[in-house]
Amino acid sequence: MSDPQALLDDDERSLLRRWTGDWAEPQLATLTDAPFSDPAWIYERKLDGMRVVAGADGGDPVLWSRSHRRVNTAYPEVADALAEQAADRFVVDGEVVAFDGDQTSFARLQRRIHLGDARAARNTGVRVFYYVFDVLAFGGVDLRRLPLRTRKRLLKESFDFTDPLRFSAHRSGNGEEFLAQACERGWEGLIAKRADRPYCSGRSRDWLKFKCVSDQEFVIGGYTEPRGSRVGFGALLLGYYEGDRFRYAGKVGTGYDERTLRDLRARLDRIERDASPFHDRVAEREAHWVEPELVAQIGFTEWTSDGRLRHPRFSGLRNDKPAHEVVRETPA
DNA sequence: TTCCGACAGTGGGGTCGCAAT
DNA sequence: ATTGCGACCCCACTATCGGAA
Repeated sequence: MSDPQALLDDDERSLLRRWTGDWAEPQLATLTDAPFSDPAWIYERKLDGMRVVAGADGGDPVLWSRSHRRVNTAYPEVADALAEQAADRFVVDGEVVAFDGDQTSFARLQRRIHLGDARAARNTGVRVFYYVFDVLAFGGVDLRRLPLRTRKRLLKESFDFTDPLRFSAHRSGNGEEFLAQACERGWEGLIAKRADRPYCSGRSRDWLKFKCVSDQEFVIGGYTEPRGSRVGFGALLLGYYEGDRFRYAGKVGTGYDERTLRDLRARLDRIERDASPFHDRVAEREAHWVEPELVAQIGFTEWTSDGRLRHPRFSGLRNDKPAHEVVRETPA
């Protein structure tokens, strides 16, 4: 695609502008818990990696992080693959990911996410891929006003997708069925995008996130003090039983409104005790310990390799389950 | 009027790099 | 050698406010 205009009709051509600048703030998706199916939307895999906008303006490609940091040294093979493309003036948007088996693994990606030395990054043994899902500019032309479906078509036709560069596949319409399959395959979730919309930086409802969430009960074994303007407490320290051992599962510090913070703190004060109830050492400098008897429902995305909850949030207290029956539902 | 997007502020796990212990 | 801290990545959520619907 040396000339994107050749593939467009007159209406689409009228949306083109000249590209200025080298970077664009990425478009973000809004989390929703009500997945739907709609032929006006397309659905793609939500990848658990690092968001990267990559561009070139006749010279070496530059990879930008969301905080507008240049991250070429962390992913030199991605920069190389982009440099080898026929085109040398473009801006694309996508996600850099690493795999653990057939699952994308943020934990593995983290081993090279901050590396400032390209050779060190290559030597980590962590292979990365750049899943490209949008094209914002090509040949000096700003494509952002084109409908998403058209941009996808241009993207697919204008780049050579060989590893580590991959075209992020999408489906039209049946979002609910796709989500069920996604969760079954252990994916993080889906991104739903309105197929007829332009690229628009920042968060909006043109892009939505459907996440495969886990949740289970945990026993509260302590809490931390609030900081700043926070009231009640900072975070709850959570645990579960493994036989007679009360194992530590990490902290949860979000999901409460002010009233819940105050009410819960009052209840915790009544069952405070001196010693930690946890079998594991909890590296918390100023923790308060409580009798492990209150049970909380916690949503989270996954267990980390250290046995902690990732992205935890409090969704309420439960009084229908005895604390001693709370066990880890997903085995380590 | 209600709703939505943007912003600030609080909290999480994990990694790296650096300084203090 | 270990520990603590901040800066980054990934994030969830509450509270507030102003403007759009």
